[in-house]
Formats: sequence, structure tokens, C-alpha cells
Amino acid sequence: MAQDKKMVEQITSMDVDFAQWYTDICKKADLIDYSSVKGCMIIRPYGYAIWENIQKNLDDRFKALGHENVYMPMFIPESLLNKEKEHVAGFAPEVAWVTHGGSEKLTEKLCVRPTSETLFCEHYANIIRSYRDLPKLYNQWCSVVRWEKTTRPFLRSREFLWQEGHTMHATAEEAIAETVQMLNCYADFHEQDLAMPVVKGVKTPSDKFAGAEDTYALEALMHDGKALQVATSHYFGDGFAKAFDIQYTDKDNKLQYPHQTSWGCTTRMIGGIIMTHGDNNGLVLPPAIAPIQVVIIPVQQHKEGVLEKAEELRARLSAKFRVKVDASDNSPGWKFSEYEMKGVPVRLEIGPRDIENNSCVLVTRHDRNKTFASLDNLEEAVAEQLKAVRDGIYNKALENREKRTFDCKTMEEITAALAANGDGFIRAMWCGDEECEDRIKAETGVGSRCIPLEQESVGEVCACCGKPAKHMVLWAKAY
RNA sequence: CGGGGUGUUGCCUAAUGGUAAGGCGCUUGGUUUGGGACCAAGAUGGCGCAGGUUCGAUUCCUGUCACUCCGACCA
Repeated sequence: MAQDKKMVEQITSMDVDFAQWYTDICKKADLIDYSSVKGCMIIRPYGYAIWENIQKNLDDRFKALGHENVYMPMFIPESLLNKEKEHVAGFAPEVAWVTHGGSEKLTEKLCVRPTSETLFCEHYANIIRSYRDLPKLYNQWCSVVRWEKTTRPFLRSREFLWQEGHTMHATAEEAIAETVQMLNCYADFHEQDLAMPVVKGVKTPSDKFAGAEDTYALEALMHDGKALQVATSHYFGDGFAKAFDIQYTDKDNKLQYPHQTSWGCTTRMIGGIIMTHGDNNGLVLPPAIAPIQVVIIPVQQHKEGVLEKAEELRARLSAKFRVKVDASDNSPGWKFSEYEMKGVPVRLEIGPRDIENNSCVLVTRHDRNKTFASLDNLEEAVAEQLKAVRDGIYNKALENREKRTFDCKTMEEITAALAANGDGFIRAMWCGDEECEDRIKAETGVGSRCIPLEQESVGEVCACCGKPAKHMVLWAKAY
């Protein structure tokens, strides 16, 4: 098997170098290319198609919950960004500024949006007058810019695509319900459609979004044991409303401040998909968002009738699935490898022998399991195999997470667990003191990821100071 | 932003203070075709960028940019 010369472009094995493996997949599965500006990546058609599928799925979910899409400008005047002090403080270090229009210096510099709370607030202040104007359930799909120091494709790019929901509600209760509802929406999308197990939790105060009362987040564990925050949902209370002077008249003719939320997820999810499901043969895509769900590989395609049959099956299956036939003159073996690298969930092989038997071969990407399917009820067989991929990769990811989740009572136990098992989720109790949070990070290397909504006691006292514990916290190294 | 590594054609790698070599890929023709096929003939780069040293630099020096890894910070 081993060959001296390099026959084809290989993907670095993830056990050898996980970071290189990740980069190889991004490049070799044709997801991205680098551009001439650091941290700004070109999302190539195959990568962008994944994003489009994610976008469509989520957009449908948002609209089903009553949200409307809008589009805000990409520039924010400095004075507007400065209105909410915690918010600016949080974002100022990574904001990109426009200082000139043509050759003229601008009288006020404009920031390229790192997020659009301020723009939404300015607009809401203009359009919200009465309780009859509430709730406002807006969302926008756009790109934002954050001048990151360290960049990686999908995981941390200086410009990234995302959606940001911004809603206004008459009461705190309604706004909190919205915050939780959207967290659940994201969680369902990740679990069902991305086949990615997630932990729902709330961020510790030090880790909250700049300007938020509460930040909820979904945390997923990657294959290498590092955590990735894949979505967030914030409850703002009326802090922004006060800073931006947004008020409405309630039923009793009294002026009130509305309560606000924002929630978002980004192209980072694609990085999460790669690092959750990918293997040494390349990408493994969850069927729900795979640009190609079924690739048809004609075998002995020069033989009479093979290509015609392949095309016939494509036409038939296209009614229900995203299907491609590869009729190029590459060898079947080459095609098998190619579409495995690209993560296509199901491969359909059709050759003279199959045609004779009125059947075909279906192979699932994640386990290369081969089944023979009759052409008579092919749609059902394909649907079944796609489901098998979704369930298979979900279970594999869940198993990895469970294998890498450790309950610890003390910092010594945390250090020992990490040393013995490698990176992963640590479940440990915390007193609520920021000093302890910092010390745990400094001394064990894992930071607080979230306080899981589903609390489970793993001890009585804080793993750091030994005082009575308030919460069980999930700790990990993170991307 | 601090510390390390890298930059030669589409990809991988070599050599060299005297003007770039090979494999893969690509093109054409033929033979193949159920796990990255084979043969033959072709095409493709001046060595990230900018300065400097030198008769002369891809090679030496300086700077810069990008990629990458490890930290700190962040979706």
C-alpha cells in the first residue's frame, strides 16, 4: 500500500496533526481559498453551497417563528457605536474603520459593523411608538468584520457570514422567552440537521456578550476534545433601549422601555461540522446540509446503457434529493475517493451487473457500509441510508463527547483528568466568583464554557476555593 | 499582540552567488474502467513582495506581507 511517490494530494491524518488535517480538508474539499487579505477567505462554490443550505434551513425556522428579514447598512458612525458603553468597550479593539471617502477625510469615521445592535437600536427608536408596534422580530443575513489577530478558515475569519436576530418586546418575560426559544431553535437545528450534539448553557458574567444581561450559548465538543461555541442568544433587558432612547406607550398610556434580544450563528458552524464529523478520508457532511446528498458513480460507463441508467436514476432521485452523476472519464476508484473527501453522505454505484439485477449499490460515507438496493423502491432505500448517516454520525459524535467528558471535584482532579485523557469537557462546581474562574483557567488551562441549563451536581463545593458551590460549570479549551 | 516555522509552476519536493530540476496534476492520442489505471507526446514557472550587498541574487542581508503552529483575546 505504502508508496514512495505521492500519487495524489493527501489529507494529513488527524492523529498526526489535527490542525493540519483541518486546513487540508478546507482546501482539498474545495471549501475555501485564501485571499490576499489576512483572515479573509474565499468561500468556494462547494463551501458556499453548504452555507446556503444552512441558511435556508435556519431561515425557514426563523420565519416559522414569526421573524422577518431586514437589511441594515454595513457602516456605523463612531458616535452611534459609542452610545452603549459596555458594548463599545467589548468591540472597539477589533473594529475596522473607514476614515476616507475617496481622497477626502471623513468628518466622522465609520466602523465596519462587527455586529449591528446599534443600527437596529437607532432604527427601532424611530419606529417603535406604541405597544401595538411590539414585538419587533427582525433578522438579517449579512457579513460582519472583526479584526482578529489569529485567524483560521471558518473558525475565526476577519470577515464572516452570519445571521443576527434582533427583537424588541413589551416585557422582560417575553424577551427572555424569545431568547430561550431561539437557543432551542439553534439546538434543534444542530442536533437534528447538523447531527451535532450540543450543550445548552448560560455564559458566566465575565464571558457575556458586551452589553447583555444574559448570554446563552450552545457548546459542542470537537473531535480533538476542544470546545466550539456554535450559536448564541442574548437577553439584553432594557439597557440598550435606555442608551438609545427607545420607548413605547403602553395600554395605560405610560412610557415604557422595551426589552430586547439578539441571537446569531455564523459560518463558524461549517468549521464545527468539519471538526465534529470529518475523518481521515476527508469531510463527512450531515445529509440535511450536504450540497450533494447522493453521488451516482457509473461503473464501466463505456458499456451500453450504463450512463443512460445513471442519468435516469438521477432524474428520478432529484425529485427528493440533491443528486449528482459523475460521468467524467476518471476511474471509478478515483471518483470514490473524490466524493469521500468531499463528504457526500451516500454513494450510489450502478454498473452492468446492477442493471442486470435491477439493483444498485448504496454506500454510506461515514462507515462505508454497503447495501444492495432494488431500483423499484430506490427512493425509500436512499432515504433510509441518508437517515443512517445522520444517526450514525450523531451517535459517533455523542460517543466522542461522552468519552471526553470528565467530572472533577478539585483543580488537581482537573489537571489529572486532562493529563490522562487529553482535552475534553470538564464538569466541575463553581462558587460564582470570577477570581476562581480565572484561577482555574490559569492553573489547569481550561476556561469556563457555560453553566449548563441542565444542572447536575458533581460536588458540593467550588473546585477552586472550596466554598459552597453555586453552579456546575462546563470547562474546556476552546477554539 | 508575544514566541517559533514556512514562502520555488495548480500541488508536493530538489538544487544553485553565474540565470531553475523532478513527481503529481493539466493538454492531446491510444489502451483501460466494481477502490485514487497505463503508455506516449506536449504545455506551464524565474523562485511572496520591496529595498540593499554584488559585475551578477531565486540563493546573502534588511524590511514587509501572507500562511502556519504555540500562547493571550475574541463568533
